[in-house]
Amino acid sequence: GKWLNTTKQIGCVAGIEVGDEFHWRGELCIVGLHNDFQRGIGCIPSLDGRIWATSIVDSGRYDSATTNSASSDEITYCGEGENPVFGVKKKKKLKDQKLVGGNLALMNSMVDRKPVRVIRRYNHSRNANDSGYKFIYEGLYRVAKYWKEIRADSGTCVYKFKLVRMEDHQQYDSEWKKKNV
Amino acid sequence: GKWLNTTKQIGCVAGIEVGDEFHWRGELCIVGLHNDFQRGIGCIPSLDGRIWATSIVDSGRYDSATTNSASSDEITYCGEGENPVFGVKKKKKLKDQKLVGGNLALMNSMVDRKPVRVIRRYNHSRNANDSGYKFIYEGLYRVAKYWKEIRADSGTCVYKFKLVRMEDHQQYDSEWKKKNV
DNA sequence: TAGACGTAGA
DNA sequence: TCTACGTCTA
Repeated sequence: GKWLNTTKQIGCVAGIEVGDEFHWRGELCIVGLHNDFQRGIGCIPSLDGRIWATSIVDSGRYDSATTNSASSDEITYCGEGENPVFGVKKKKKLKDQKLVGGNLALMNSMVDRKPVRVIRRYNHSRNANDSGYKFIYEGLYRVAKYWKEIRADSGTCVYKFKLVRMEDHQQYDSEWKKKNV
Repeated sequence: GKWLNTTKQIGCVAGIEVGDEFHWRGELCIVGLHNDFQRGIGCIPSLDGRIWATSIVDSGRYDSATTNSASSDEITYCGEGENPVFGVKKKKKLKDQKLVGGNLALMNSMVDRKPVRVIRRYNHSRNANDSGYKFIYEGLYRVAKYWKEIRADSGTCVYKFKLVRMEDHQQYDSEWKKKNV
């Protein structure tokens, strides 16, 4: 039955470098970058029953303002649930996003200043003959802030999370792990 | 993007023996048993624009009478589309199945006496601690007949296909390939 | 049991 | 573009 062994951990993953490329979401699970096969926000429970985010995958399927941005130093990531892009396109009745699950986890990671791994999907649009895509590990980020937005098209609330790359993330991660083993 | 290389061929697959086990649908694609990642009926076009079936996967998600049968010598396989089991459970408005796509392919394979590979999913229900499952390659079959049924629960038509194991399938396949290379 | 930023083929 | 006997986590 279950053929995929997933791992949950906060911070750097041994053997994985910033810029490493993957071609299938399952690979992200196998190497330990992102524990969820399909969901955008990976989570891990804390000892006191709260929840933190381990990683996000920005596949561009939700409305993340920076999905097609050239720079990855700052990411504006849309919360999960009630997918506004598909929902509006398919004329579904959307509800407000809630601060639960992955969205709550990202907020907690901000409050507790936990690092979050960021993986972005890039489309090979530069080469017209290549309709494929790849996932690239962008490194460790901090959740700098979050806010609610009302979308003009759906009239519903979505959460947005601003993530900022940690320039010193390798060093930070090493020290963080020493403290938290 | 596309990470899975699928193969389409009728008949035996080199290196694969009856009874071989697999634990994930993608494996069936990779080894060449079943070209479709998700669909139950694998197809291949003929030179004159018709379509044949290469293989079926009986995962027990449709209503195949023999899904939980002990013997695999005869299979009664439910046609694809308008899934009656899920549809009725979710109270969806179902339509009649149509003789297109994989259903048409299975009919053509019957008319032209083409062999069809059969893969069945088995649940590990004997061991209460193991909630997993596996796919087992059952060998080559012939489509012996097909018919339409009206389901009592949905009131809609489904196609049923009776497949019978070819006892001489290894020999048959060898001879068939000589003729058809 | 339902839902999820999945994948591939028709 | 849409559907499909998927597959995992919550």
